[in-house]
Amino acid sequence: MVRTRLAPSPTGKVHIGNFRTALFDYFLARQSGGQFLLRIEDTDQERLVPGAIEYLLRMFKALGITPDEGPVLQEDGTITEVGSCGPYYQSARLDIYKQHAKELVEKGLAYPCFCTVERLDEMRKAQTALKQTTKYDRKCLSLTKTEAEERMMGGEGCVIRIKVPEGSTTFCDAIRGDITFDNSEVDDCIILKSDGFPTYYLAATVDDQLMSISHVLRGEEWISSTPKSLLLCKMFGWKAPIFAHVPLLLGSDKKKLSKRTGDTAVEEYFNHGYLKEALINFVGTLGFNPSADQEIFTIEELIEKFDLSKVNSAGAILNMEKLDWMNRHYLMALSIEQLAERAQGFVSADLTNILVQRALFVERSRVSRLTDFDVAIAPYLALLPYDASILVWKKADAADASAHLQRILTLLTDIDENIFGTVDLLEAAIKEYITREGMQNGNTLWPLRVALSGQEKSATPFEVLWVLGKEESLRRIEHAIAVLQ
RNA sequence: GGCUCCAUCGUCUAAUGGUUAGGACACGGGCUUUUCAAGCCUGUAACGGGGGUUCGACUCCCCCUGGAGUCACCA
Repeated sequence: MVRTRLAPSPTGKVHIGNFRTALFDYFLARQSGGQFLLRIEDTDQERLVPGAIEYLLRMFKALGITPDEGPVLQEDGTITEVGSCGPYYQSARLDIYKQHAKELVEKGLAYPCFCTVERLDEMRKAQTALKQTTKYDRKCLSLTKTEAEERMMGGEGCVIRIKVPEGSTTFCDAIRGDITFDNSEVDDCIILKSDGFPTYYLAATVDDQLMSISHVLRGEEWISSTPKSLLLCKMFGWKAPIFAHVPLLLGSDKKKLSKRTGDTAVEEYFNHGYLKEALINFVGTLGFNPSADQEIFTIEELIEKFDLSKVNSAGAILNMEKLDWMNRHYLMALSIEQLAERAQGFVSADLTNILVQRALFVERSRVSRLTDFDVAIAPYLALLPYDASILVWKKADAADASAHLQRILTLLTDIDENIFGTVDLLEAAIKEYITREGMQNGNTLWPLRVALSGQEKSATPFEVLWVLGKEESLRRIEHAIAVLQ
């Protein structure tokens, strides 16, 4: 049974790399009929950000990725928990961790440490100066049980460290294969802090076991801490989950994506007008490609085709131009109604207005992101001033432009209102007229288009007519004729 | 610096010993066309280097080089 989990710390934004890991978790769980759970790793009291959990849930909801277990955001804004392995907040599981830490101390596999942060700092400085590996020097390991108890009784704060055994630790990464660490490289890391909270190593290992997690997917930056998790599993006598370290998402400087080199939060991508479909397609195929010659995938296809063993092991730089291209693709696939819905929050014009909706629909092939629409549809909402000279087709003159506009004006004035219902009918009617009257496309269509759009570059005149409607179209053509005088 | 991971066009990637090294984004050219997009066709562009193994290496092994990650009472 596949059970995956996303275990973010609620410190604010949802990192794009976290989103990718979550996506892979989700694909893996869905394709096998397993579960994908969300667990909140809020064990660092100093880094907690109020509202971060609600925010995180909102982001995943916006992406359409819903966990099967864990905190759920209700319609009324409250957060409830679903699933039988709860609580899904680590801060609510403190007793569990303490109990486990105690178990290891009793077994002699972990020990209390009374060293101050100052001493530890100095120790590390000294080690660094001597070019040694920085790791705890085991000063407190020599404390007897009674000594330790006395100091604790005396109110001295202490942490619990694991006693890393001799030997080496090997695990088979589902993406990278066997990885071995010599235990001498592994630090006697802290598993329980002096404030009674566990560190990541203990909390995650215990929870993954208690929540029956089968696959642990996480970023590559966790590889070097994996021996700690493995050692802990061994100490508890547990079978370790399958680990898979997904490649890092890199900035343009080829370093771990940071705010300096690119947008790191999913929210930023939404704010920049990317559609969730594009985001899922783009991020979901970063480091993983199910097909040699296909780029566009629905989430269903990705779920079906996802294969952990085919995930790349090298980091990936975000190709933003490709994201734009994908976004354009998904924008083009939207119906006029869907487009109006998606444009909410990005366009200041009234989205219930048919003119606005049609303008969005027509302009969607000329924009990359939802944020581009405001500017793109402006010429439809109000005709901007333009120079009369641009109304003239390159092979003609002002008198010619004026004459052609006059004839089209006549045609459109008499034309049935219904023709304005579709672009195709408008095009057919006008082209038929041009042919019938022995006119030229360029001499007619160029001035018409400019008259309607007020621009040298724009959609076809038929599309603009469709957007503007008969009345406004006639008004703009009349205005153009006046301007040409 | 120690440890670990990684290495195909500028970027994302396909290839799992035998291909003219394929696709996509971007870029160039062309077609279409009333303009701009879109669309269609097309071009430039890659196996980091050196050793092996093999009849044969992008594919397997080793070394080098280069890049990255990590070395907290953060995750």
